[in-house]
Amino acid sequence: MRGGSVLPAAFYLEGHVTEIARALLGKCLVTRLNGVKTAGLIVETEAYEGATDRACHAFGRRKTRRNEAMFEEGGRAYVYLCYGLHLMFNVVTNRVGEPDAVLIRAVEPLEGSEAMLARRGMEKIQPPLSSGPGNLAAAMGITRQMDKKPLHGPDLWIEDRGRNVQPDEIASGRRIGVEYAGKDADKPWRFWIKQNPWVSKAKS
DNA sequence: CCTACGATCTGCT
DNA sequence: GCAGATCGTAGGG
Repeated sequence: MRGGSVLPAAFYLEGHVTEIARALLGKCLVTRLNGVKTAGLIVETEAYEGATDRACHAFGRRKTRRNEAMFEEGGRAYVYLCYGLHLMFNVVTNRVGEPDAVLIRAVEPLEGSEAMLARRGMEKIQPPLSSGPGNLAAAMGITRQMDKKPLHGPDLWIEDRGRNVQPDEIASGRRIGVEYAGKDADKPWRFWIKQNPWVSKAKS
């Protein structure tokens, strides 16, 4: 399978985090760990804005040891452990000191599905494999060591393989699991590719 | 030091 | 629908 072009640094620096969250749909997340390459098409994202968004770990630009990565220049990973079990993979955006990030919530496997299945202890290629933020991080082999790592390799990067997602293919809605954020929980900052079976199931 | 809880997932009822 | 798994982090004393 041929690779695409690695996203340029400017991709992560220009435009509001919600625009970047939309633009990431259709891009390809790639890891290459011990020679094993896995790649997935990004089909679901959520935007988090540090300055004003109560759902963001860096709300009010408050810096802690955990969220340091968000304060670095856009184009890096922010990886943290959630519920003591699941790693969450985020794409840091914006310039230094503006802690914005996009949570990647689901990918559609494109390459290395054997490795993904092994990492997940699964046998069949079906949506739970890489659908939902914890599941996709496990499938892609995301580790805490990747926190703060630039998204241009050698182990981890995002590339464009020419999948052009049109605006009318994108749906949006409330973010998942941020009820504690008061009225910010109502912001329609979750984005996904319509009809795509790899988009995670919204709980009701 | 101590405690509470979270950007989740799974399996069981 | 709901509880359990499982632990780093934040915040308070």
